[in-house]
Amino acid sequence: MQIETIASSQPAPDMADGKRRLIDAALRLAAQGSSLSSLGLRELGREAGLNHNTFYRHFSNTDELGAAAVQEVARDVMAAMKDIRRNAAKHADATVGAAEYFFDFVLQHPQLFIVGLRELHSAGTAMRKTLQEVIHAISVESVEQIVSLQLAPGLSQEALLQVTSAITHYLFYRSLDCIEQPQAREQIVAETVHFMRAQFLGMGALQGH
Amino acid sequence: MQIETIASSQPAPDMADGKRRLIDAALRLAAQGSSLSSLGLRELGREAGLNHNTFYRHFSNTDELGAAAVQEVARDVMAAMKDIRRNAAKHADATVGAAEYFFDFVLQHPQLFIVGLRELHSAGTAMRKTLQEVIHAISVESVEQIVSLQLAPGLSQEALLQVTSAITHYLFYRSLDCIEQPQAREQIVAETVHFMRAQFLGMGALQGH
DNA sequence: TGTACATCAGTGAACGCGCGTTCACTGATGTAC
DNA sequence: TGTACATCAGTGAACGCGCGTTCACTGATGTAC
Repeated sequence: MQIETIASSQPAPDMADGKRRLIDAALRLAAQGSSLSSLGLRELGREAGLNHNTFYRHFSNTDELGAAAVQEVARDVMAAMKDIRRNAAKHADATVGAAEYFFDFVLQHPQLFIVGLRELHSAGTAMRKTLQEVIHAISVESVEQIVSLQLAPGLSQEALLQVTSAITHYLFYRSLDCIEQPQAREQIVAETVHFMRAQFLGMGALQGH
Repeated sequence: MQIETIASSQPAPDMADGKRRLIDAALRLAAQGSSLSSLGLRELGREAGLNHNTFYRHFSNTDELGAAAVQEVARDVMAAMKDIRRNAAKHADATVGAAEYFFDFVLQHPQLFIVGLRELHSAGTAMRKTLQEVIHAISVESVEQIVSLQLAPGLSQEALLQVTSAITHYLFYRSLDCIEQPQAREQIVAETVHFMRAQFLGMGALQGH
């Protein structure tokens, strides 16, 4: 199934060990319970296996750690989508390839999506803004690839951006379904492919008039 | 613009005053900051203008209050969607009508969507389950209406349910955009109408083969 | 090569504060007879 | 109609605990000369 290995989350090694462990702890705690913005500093220290004051060596408050954690989610997801697009393009049907590789990655890195989706839908936060920019960037890069490979010759770039935005959002919210019911993966992939095709066909038909 | 007034959130009056005020306080606090699951009981008492112990007269813990608050969101949104569908059907173009009435309601009751969307995307919580059921129920009711009014004669009920599910999700996530940038309302309505038409046309084309 | 000093991640004790929870109380409303 | 009692929402004091934050300390690594 997998043509090439997909982005592993190996972060820059130029980061202090304690900082790494605190960010990992934040993602773990946020994935299994409360939101990034309500993490406690002693709770983080415990989860990271560090004295609670080590926190202050790397961050001045929990919001700062939350921002760092979201940045990491953003970076990892962007990198993964790049790989997914590259692999999907080699597939006989790019829509099927994209769906398959995407949900593979989701099941390998559920934390990113559990945390990312909640923060993406937390109105009025800096984290939401960061993740909205991620979705926009992914949509734009998708348009660029579709244009350069001439996969949808009938559509303008504006129409394509609406299509890829809708698809990117669809992929992301379906990621939670896939994580919560991995046995429904095939069904979800099929519906996703259906959705993508309907979007391309429907936009083509609309633009035809 | 508005044909009939849309569901106001007048809850059952058979509820103790303090309970009402606590639920309202919970929705207000959740809308302007942290999630329903991380509300403090003294914070709630303060916001509701009550002694902090009054809380225990109505709930045994904050999770119970959170559940009650989400139930109210669910009830209000379901009722509103019913009105929106009814009004949209009278409109010359039902897709335009649905989009217009929907975003009208969103801007009148932003709290419901700010709270609802965050909880809908909090993986693994009872609140998410409740709100997923709401979205499913809305999608099913939409299919029933479309079938009874014969608005999409070319589509099977299965295909229609995929279309209405995708549209319902689309409406909900766009609601946050509309709340955060009300000046972009027209643009959002236009894109939403575009999305809905593309879905119907695209699914029709897919089913044609 | 060796010595002295600076930097920095991590530690542990101590603080004051707000939290959830308990308890005994009040005052209003409803009900029995 | 009046009296006695039960129910229930709301109050205020008190508790012990975990929290965020501060401070002084340790030990390792890097750098100057």
